[in-house]
Amino acid sequence: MIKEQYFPQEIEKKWQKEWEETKFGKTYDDSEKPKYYALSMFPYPSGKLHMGHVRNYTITDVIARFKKMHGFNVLHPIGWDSFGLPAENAAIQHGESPEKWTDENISYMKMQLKRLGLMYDWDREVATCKPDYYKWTQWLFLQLYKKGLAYKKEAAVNWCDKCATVLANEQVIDGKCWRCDSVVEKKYLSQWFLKITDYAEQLLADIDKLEGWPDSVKIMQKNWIGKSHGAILKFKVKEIDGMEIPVYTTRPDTVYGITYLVVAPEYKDIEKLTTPEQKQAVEEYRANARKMTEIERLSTERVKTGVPLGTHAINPFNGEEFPLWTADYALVEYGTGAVMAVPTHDERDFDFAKKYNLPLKVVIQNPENPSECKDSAYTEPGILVNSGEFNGMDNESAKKAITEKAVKEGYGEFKTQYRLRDWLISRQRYWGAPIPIVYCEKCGPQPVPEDQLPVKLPEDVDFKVTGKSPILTSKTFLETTCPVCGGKATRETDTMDTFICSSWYYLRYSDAKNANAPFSKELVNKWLPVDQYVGGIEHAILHLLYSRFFTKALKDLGLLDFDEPFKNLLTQGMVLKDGSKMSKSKGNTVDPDEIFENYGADTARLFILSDSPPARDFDWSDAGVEGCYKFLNRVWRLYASMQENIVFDYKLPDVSALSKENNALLRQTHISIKGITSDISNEFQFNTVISKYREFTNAIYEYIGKKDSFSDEDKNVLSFALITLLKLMAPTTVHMSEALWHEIGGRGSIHETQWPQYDEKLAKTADITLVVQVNGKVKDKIEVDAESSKEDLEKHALASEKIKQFTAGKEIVKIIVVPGRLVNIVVK
RNA sequence: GCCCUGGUGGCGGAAUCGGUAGACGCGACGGACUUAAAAUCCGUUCAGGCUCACCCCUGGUGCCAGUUCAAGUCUGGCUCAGGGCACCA
Repeated sequence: MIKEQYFPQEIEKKWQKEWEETKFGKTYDDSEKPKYYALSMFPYPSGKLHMGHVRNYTITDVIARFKKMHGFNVLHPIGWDSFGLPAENAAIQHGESPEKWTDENISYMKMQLKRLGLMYDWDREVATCKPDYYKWTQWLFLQLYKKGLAYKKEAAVNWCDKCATVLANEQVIDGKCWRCDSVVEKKYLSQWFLKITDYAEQLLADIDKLEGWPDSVKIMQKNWIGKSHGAILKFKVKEIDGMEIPVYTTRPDTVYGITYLVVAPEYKDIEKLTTPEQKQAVEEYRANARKMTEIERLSTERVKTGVPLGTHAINPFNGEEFPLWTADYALVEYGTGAVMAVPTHDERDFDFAKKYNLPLKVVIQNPENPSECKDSAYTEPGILVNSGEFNGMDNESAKKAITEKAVKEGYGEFKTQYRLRDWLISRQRYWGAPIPIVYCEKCGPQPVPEDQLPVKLPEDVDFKVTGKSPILTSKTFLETTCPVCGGKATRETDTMDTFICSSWYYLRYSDAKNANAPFSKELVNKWLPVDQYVGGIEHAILHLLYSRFFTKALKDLGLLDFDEPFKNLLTQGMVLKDGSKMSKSKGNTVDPDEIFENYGADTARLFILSDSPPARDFDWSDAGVEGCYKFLNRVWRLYASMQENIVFDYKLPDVSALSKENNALLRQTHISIKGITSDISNEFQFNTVISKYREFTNAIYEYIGKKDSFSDEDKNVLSFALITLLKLMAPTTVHMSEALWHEIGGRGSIHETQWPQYDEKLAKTADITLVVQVNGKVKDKIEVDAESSKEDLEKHALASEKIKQFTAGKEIVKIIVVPGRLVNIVVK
């Protein structure tokens, strides 16, 4: 007997226990069914789930279950991105080890995930901070190292003093640390890098292959890679024999307009290029630039400063001489660190020239509207003037012609440039995967032999040290022996950026228990690429670009056979409350535990999917939760009150023989299957799916309301509707559907049944409302048979009394008939 | 400054290929049931007008034009909001 009242906690506990004991989410590699890999971005174990997690994992879970009911062998794993700074901070504050803190968080959050009813294959769970995982992170690093894709160099790095570590460019936001918000400084250190720039072209070109990705993410990645076409041009220095300054430009067509040349303050030859008279001023300027933090440099924005070096360069095209300057608007990391300045056709150069009274020379003109470039630079296309042999040429052709001349005469070349820079992965922190390198006095840096992996984190460390990595306080970690000569050696003490750990975890799930390799080639090729990846937009650049890079690099290493990891990507919106992002500091968070406690997981799942499409932001409302809870109660009562009328093995008579009500309910059932199936298939529009659950439920209630008693025919049609509704809701309200399924006589799990099929002919109503317009305005609505022909529709329309009023005495110019929808009569 | 996304009732949001704008829900209001409350059920709910005969008329999807028998949907221009990038030569 179905209880009269819905007790979510009771049924959820029961079924969660059942699923746990039977390992319901377990996936087998040897299934005959086609594979489907559904993946959520794995969480950082910060302590407790927040609503963003709930949203993310519910979306993926519904997709996974939907696919399972469609006969796929679904892989739906979860794990923990468990290295990172908060664990270390907790160690400093509470004296707990980062490992203990992390483990406690994982076990709590794991309990919450189970409470949410998520169908995971827990046998494939991974945690990046465990030696059996980071062993392979280290191993992969070594493969990249051997391929020349990991290297060390002295570099000006972004330094966060509070975190006492280096940050990648991607982790500096508005000149501040992405994690702790403190101001980032420049510091020179020897650091490990991954050569992501080797893959710039591939990463860019393959974006076009990503048909299942949102355009916004693709464009962000394109901009980040930042490809441009141009030329390298070399300028001789008048005062110094044999000295040349190469510049990168996208505007070789403007070379005749150069009036000065700028090098970055950090330019390598800057001291040589400075005359004794200018030495002091240049030194001061450079010292100042060095001191300046990123944020100060940004805050000076468009006010450009610089000092002349005293020397001059010669334009090889026309022999003109112009002065050399240094200015911090030239960036040492981009291009060659030197810029040819054409103030008439570049806004930055224009501002600078105006400030320092440098000459202007127009070389590109719009023939219809020639400009003197007195007030602003002209950066649009035009015709070349004052440009010697190139006069009269359009500037696009001139780019090519001028570069060709430079190539021929030996002072230039074509050049493609990228903004993307190599990935700085060194972190002076404890809680990360140690970089598996040792330094021998005799043999230099050496990779740790693979049979000695993992290089484990030491436990004898003092977390309270400041200004250096806690790892340096270990007495056991540092000293080791050289794998080549057996002599004394010291270990690398930097750990890897956690983004490395998360750049390959989705591969590990395919073979999570493998003790001999990060994954077997066979299994990784079987399961990957991920069919549907779901996560927050905040990872649009960092994580997704790094993962793409890893996949491509590992393919080149022969470890796998595909070159893109994520076939389809869904970037879910944020969870807001009262219009702003949920955050502890704002005090507008909602604790998932409270929702589970008060309403149950099914209500939480239903609500988090209900109000907005997944890609948009979701505004949390307590009233909305209440509404979903009421709806589930309503559904429960429906089954409780109809239990005795449900025929589990129902048989449907032919439609033509059905009563009007039964005909309508049967059709409504097919309409619901069709609508819900297509809403999920098309961009996962769960908000409309849930509307359709409600519409279907309302229709069933309406049907029941008309009946005093139920005939056999009624019971069969009603049973078809009720069993179908239960299945359609199963991926969303996983516990309630399972519980009711068993109450009405279902065998096995409802989650292993087949998704309902609809009959196209029956997935529409028997009658339609025909809209009749006159001159495009609705004038009448008529109920007609859905199968009516065009001619019949036209007849119906013209026969309408209302329509006659509007057409009387007027000439009918034409009649447009849209079958199944409307008739529009055009009159004059 | 550049790039992306979006603008529909009091609110969240629906609306295949251009074809009834406002599905579904929240909130609000009115009613039924009840000694009462909760729960539940029924009804109303874009704006303005008309008669309040609850029938009908007019306007309406950020703004201004255009294409079309027909525009929330297509085209051009503008505007506002959110996000991303930001001296990349």
